[in-house]
Amino acid sequence: MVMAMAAPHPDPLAGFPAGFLDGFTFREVAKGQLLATPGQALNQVFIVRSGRLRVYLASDARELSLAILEPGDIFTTHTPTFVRSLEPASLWLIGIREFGAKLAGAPGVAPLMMKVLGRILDNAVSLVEDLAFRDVPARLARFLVRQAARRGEQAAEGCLLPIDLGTEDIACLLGTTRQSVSSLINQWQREGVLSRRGRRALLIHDLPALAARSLMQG
Amino acid sequence: MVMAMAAPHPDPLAGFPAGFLDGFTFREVAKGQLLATPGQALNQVFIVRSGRLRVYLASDARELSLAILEPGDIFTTHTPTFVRSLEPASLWLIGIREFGAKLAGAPGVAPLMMKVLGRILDNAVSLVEDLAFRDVPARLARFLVRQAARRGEQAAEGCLLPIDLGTEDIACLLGTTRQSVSSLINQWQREGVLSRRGRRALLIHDLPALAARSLMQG
DNA sequence: GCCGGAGTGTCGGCTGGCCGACGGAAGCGT
DNA sequence: ACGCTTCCGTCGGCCAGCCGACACTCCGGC
Repeated sequence: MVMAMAAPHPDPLAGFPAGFLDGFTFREVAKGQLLATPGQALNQVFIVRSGRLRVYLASDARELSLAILEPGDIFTTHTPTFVRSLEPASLWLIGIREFGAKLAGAPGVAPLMMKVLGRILDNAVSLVEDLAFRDVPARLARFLVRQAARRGEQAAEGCLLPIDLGTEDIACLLGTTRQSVSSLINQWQREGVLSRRGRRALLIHDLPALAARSLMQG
Repeated sequence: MVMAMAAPHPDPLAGFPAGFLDGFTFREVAKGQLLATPGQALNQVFIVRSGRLRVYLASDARELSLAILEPGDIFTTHTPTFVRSLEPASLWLIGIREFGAKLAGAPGVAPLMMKVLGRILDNAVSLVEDLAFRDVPARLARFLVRQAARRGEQAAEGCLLPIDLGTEDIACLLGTTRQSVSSLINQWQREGVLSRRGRRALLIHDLPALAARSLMQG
């Protein structure tokens, strides 16, 4: 679900006309820095140059990630969400008003914007669907299946799949808890569906089984 | 949440330059007609001229309304949602590709698009927030408070608020069940927070109490 | 008036999954 | 090597809220 956010191109600026960034201000941020909060007055649009940013909601007790922005992604501070850097990052900023003007001046960018916003919207809708219709096992299974489709490498015994997030972070993406994720992974491990490969990777043996699980009660 | 979707302008076409609709095809639909389903090949953008359309997700067992489109709203069939007319309606259609071209040709519309998409996104985010962070009483309370702000009439003993939806429909908007909504309303009635006024209206006596309830565990 | 259907109120049982707690394992600085 | 911190696995208790069931009320048709 959320991973669909990743920029499809290795070059973050593919699609932008030359000189489009004139007038943007460049900014570098350290790891873990808060870039936007709900209800802030400042309305800006930004384009990610490097690093990953987490877009999330928070209540007193819990947090829920909506998306992870990667290089090339466009977003705005004018949303009721928090945005925080997961790692050192750099980005281009501009006022939302000026951005509108630039957009008018560079017609080719408008469809690109629509694509990006559409993708983010799809993402949010997908999250709603998950939260409303699917139980935790189905959500986790779907997450793994999508990860496998995006980042998995076909290996001899199955699909090798790097996981660069901790248990807690995954739980946060899926709107559940660390404990639930942990026990599910280990249950599936016992059932032979998958197994760990070191600290930061999984080996999926039975992708179809996962896919089936992800479709249940959906 | 969902009600924030209503078009702000009485004139559905405010903001569109003259002649922008050239190239759109006009279409009228009867009540209850299905306009879009998930996964359909046809990618179109449409602008609502008259009538209300419901945007919703569905699983085998349940449905969940995402938004209600009103005249002036723009949407696309290229989403994993169903779109169905609540009443006789009319709209302008165009292929998504051609829409992109028109957008490039009419620079003033791009910011408008961004606004509309942004509003829909806010809406979806708001729903996610509800589902993830708030319990059913808080969701219902928030719904009533927002309804009161939008449609309520100040009366002697409180705020008189027409409800043109059945219990089932409200449950559907909030992602819960008929029974839960029913018992909550009656509990609050016993507590003197509100009371029924005929079949299709509520009289809110203690709006602040509801507002407080809507903020709990949020 | 009588009947049937749709919408509503209420109850009890059942369960997914959150929460707190705690022990073990892996990384990391010194 | 050593502690220290952070992350991971597991268990049991607990509760919100879904589900099925059923009675009641309202309303329109005939």
